[in-house]
Amino acid sequence: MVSRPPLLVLVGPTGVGKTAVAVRLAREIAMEVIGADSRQVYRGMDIGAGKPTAADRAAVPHHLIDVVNPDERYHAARFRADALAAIAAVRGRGRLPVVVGGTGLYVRALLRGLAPAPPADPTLRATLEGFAAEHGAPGLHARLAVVAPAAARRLHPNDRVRVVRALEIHAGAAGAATHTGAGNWGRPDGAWRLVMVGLARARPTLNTALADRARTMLARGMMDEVRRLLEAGHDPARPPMDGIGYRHLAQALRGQITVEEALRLMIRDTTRYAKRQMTWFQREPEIRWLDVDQAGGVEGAAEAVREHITREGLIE
RNA sequence: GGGCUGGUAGCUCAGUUGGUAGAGCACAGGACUGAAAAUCCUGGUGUCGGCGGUUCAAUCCCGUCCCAGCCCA
Repeated sequence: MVSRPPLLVLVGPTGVGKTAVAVRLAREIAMEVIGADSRQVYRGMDIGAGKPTAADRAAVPHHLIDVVNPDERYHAARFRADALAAIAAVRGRGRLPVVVGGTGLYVRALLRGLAPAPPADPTLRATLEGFAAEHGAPGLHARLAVVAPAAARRLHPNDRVRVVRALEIHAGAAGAATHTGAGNWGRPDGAWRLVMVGLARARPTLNTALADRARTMLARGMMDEVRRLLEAGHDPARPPMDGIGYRHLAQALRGQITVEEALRLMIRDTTRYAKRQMTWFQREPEIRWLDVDQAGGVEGAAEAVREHITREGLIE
């Protein structure tokens, strides 16, 4: 019997040093990185999305970064398909595939799979959003309760995004009958020898670092990046321009708030986001957690990861 | 020095005919299946400026002191 292929997954909150640890790790072992980041897939969103630098990407090949233009839609199902293909390609080159990212949904979709379901229908979504705007989100939820009571019970009436999606699934022809929906994640895919490592830092330490990082992004020209994206016609109210920092700086460019205020909100929302990421990863039982500072910074953390995956038999 | 106004949650403030208090923001926790850096849920964290008095009971009424702002000297 052929042994299952190895897969390392490196997760953690934004700004914790995932890329730095991966790049350091790549000095020791033959590997390639598959990004699991819902914003780094967009071209032209470099500084604010915290993409790996040109030097990082020269040091170790990165996949699933810069794969679509900002006016295209990217989503979890597409990520899963792209990531599976990338992982297979890396294996084909005899290297260790290392998934590195902070988007919990994408990582889970890759490892546990997604229920079959119809794709997004922009026209239907617009119609449903219009209904919600007129009758309120609970009004839309009432419609869902009629056609899909189980889904309605699971979703809060105010959760507009998920209620719209549930109605969209129901409207899809065959998908509705078989869709098992949220809260029904399967076991992690047994096709790999999987090792998951979570990088973390103490909350106050991480928050300080995130504030510094936001200031650095501004100093490195993030404002120009946002201006370019707006001039290219990208809607600041829609993904991916609704991301942290991008939406705030877009408001500043329109004169609605000062740059100082935009920075304050950017830092506030980044730290909130980091907390949501931790909430997500905390309930992945396979993750072995590693405190970057206790491990001795990037070098120490990379060494700890290397020792761990050696013990687990991912590498010799 | 005198007068007026204010002092209640981390911030801005509301409130109680006297029965130890509540909004927004901030903050904390959680959920999450083709939007996920999105979207949503839950939680009030307090010497009601200090000290005395009246009262069964004071954040509220009285006295006094402290602090801040404005006005008059």
